[in-house]
Amino acid sequence: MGTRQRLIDTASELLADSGVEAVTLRGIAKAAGVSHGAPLRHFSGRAELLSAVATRGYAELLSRRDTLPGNSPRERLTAACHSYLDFALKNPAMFELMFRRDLVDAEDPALSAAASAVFDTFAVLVAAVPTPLARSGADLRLVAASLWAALHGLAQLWLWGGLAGASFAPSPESALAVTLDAYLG
Amino acid sequence: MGTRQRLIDTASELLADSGVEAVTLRGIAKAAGVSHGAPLRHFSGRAELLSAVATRGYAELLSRRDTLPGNSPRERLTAACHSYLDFALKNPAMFELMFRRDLVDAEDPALSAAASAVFDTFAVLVAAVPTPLARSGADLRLVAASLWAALHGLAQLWLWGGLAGASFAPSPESALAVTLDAYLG
DNA sequence: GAAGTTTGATAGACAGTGTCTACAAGGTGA
DNA sequence: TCACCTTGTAGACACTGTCTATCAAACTTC
Repeated sequence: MGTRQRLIDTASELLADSGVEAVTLRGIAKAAGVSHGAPLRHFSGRAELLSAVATRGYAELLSRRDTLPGNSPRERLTAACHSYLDFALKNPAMFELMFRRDLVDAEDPALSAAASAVFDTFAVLVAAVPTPLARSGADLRLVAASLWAALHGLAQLWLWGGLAGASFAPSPESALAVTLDAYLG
Repeated sequence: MGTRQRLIDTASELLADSGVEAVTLRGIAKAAGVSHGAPLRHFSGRAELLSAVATRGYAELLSRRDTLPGNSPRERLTAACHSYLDFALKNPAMFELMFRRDLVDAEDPALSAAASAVFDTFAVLVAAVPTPLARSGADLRLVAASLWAALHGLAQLWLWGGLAGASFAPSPESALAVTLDAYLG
């Protein structure tokens, strides 16, 4: 196996095991068994390596769309929403990395393509469902963006952890149910 | 003016002017005209200083709630949502800092109190509006959390910048309009 | 007023970070 | 054989946050 690929693999494991803070260029190199300068032979810098890792995250998110349960478009959309939230909660470090502009090179073609693909397939899913919003004539892409943002905010806010007050600690799924109620009627 | 306060002020300016990356302990000290070790006499570490800065952000967000235009509860709620989005888009660095667990001490009492206050007043605003969700018997705090998450995701996704595809670059306000439509009917 | 103590600020050090450069080893093709 | 390119190494540099020793000023207490 090539060193480049091993670096991406090692970084992914390090990310999942020890969080975003642990994904340091030197740490990855040591874990992969190479010198601290070796990664720069394969990547222009840290951002490029982490972009490759984040691209994997988007790819996995996308692959989940292929095995969505449910018969109706509406069921498939709700399944996709649950899948998104589930991914974020189970891979918090990867999810954080995917949306950290400072760690990742937003101009990276593979990365932005993977991110766009995630949004596009989500938009297709939304367009297939006759929501009240769609019936009232709203732009379907805008509805998709709005719903995705709602979903994304749910994941982000729950990972953030600040919502849990003393007498109010709802499950993310219950909040998602409310969100889906709002959009799907 | 005390050094402690000047450090917070300087950090706030540095944050607004040069972004989250520039808010380094040594940079703040230099900008404030003190030695690089001086901040540690007033804060236990970087996280504590940045927590004080972030607390200001929540305080400002809260103060905007006092001057909301609109007569009906519904108008006040939509104004609050626009205000939240507007704050995030105009103070991107502060907004980012406020939700970066790695830069801020989540256990800081003043910080968590300020954050809770923002959510609580938002929940009060939501509770005063007879949304379709409320009429269907959903938990009002849950509705507030869901709507806040939608709002938050909108801000985050727009600051992230990845939404703007080639043929699809909507304004955040248009997406907010769709979101409010979904929740308020 | 004098002595002791606390507070505020300073400079130096240390480990850790990303990145740059010089250098060495190994393969490839002329 | 010889030049060239790729891959990897080791060292350096400027940063970062944090720790420690030092020092001066202010405050407290007798």
